[in-house]
Amino acid sequence: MDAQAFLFNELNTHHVWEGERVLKRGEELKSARSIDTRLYFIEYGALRIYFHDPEGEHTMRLRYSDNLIAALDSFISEKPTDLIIEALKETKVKYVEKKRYMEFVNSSVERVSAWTESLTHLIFQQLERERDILTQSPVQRYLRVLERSPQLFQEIPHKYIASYLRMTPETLSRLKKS
Amino acid sequence: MDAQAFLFNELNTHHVWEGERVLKRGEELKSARSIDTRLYFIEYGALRIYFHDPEGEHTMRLRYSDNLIAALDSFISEKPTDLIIEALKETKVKYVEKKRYMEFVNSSVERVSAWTESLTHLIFQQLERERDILTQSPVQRYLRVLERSPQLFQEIPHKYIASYLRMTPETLSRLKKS
DNA sequence: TCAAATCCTTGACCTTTGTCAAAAATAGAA
DNA sequence: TTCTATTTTTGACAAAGGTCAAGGATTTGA
Repeated sequence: MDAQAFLFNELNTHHVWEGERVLKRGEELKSARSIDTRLYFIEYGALRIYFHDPEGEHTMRLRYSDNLIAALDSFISEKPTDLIIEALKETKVKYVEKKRYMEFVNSSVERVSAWTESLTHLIFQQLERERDILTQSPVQRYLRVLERSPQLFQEIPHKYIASYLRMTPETLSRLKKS
Repeated sequence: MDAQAFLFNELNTHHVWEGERVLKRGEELKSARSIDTRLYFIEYGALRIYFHDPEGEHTMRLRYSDNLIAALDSFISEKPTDLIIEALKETKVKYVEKKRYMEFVNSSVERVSAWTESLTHLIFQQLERERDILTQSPVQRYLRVLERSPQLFQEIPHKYIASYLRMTPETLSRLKKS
């Protein structure tokens, strides 16, 4: 069992979750300029994290059932940030506040080291993500993510995947043909 | 004093560093397909971390004097990776192996929590980096990094900065005029 | 189940950025 | 300092991907 599974298991067996919420398609779990220091678990549905800039929208994360998600920048800094978390279909999450979560983690050395390992794993994933978007040709970006996360293409409307891959939906559509 | 400064201070006062090395311009500190689990401190000079793919080279990090650097993916996984660390001018580093470093960190609760905080900070920086390269127009990518790290443009040849900003040196040169 | 909304695809066109080549400027080494 | 290698700039051109618009397909929710 890896560190993340261990922590998740602990969160459940010790009833650490503080509440839950059901969102309709298009509803925002976190809006721009808000603080959100919750850690979420997606029971069903799908979410994306994105931000707006002068050029348009940029999708940073796409997550579906049985995964953890957080507005990481706000979770870390505990300040308002412009990331938006939006439901892409009807979605149910349960959540725990950072404060409670950290107290829970710090109450045992096994949990502390599992948390450290999770952070390390997250950094590793971020490096993969950096490579994904550094890759210059749209085809290669598409193929990298298709290989690593084929299920994504089952779960998420492709226009969001296109944004995640920094290309237009038209370009993605043309790639899929070939 | 922040977590990173605290750890750095501890590393020095407790003489944790295991060795040092001077590299000539163009020399590789880490080559492709090698393992490197060292943590480096740059005493003087400048380094870049990059990788090669079918499309060419992609620069992931640029670092100069008084900063820490590591081949993060190899440091974390302890496996061979294709990241290359190369000196951009004569550079002196001192280093400590992960094993010794982790023993050192784990020998005090203050250090463990400083290390956790450093990892968190690193994730935060990675999110900034993700936004830097998601930004679609070359001008905006240039301006974001120029504002956040103006010193970079003093320290590092611009062709590497161009690669870091995922554009050609020609494009960067044209941006600087306007 | 059906209507409406959303999403995906396709084509024509245009803009932006990359490529290549050469000259100018700068930095490095002897 | 001077010579050489490297980097930066500039221009002409090519090509990749974006934009816009419309039609078809799929999904959603009443």
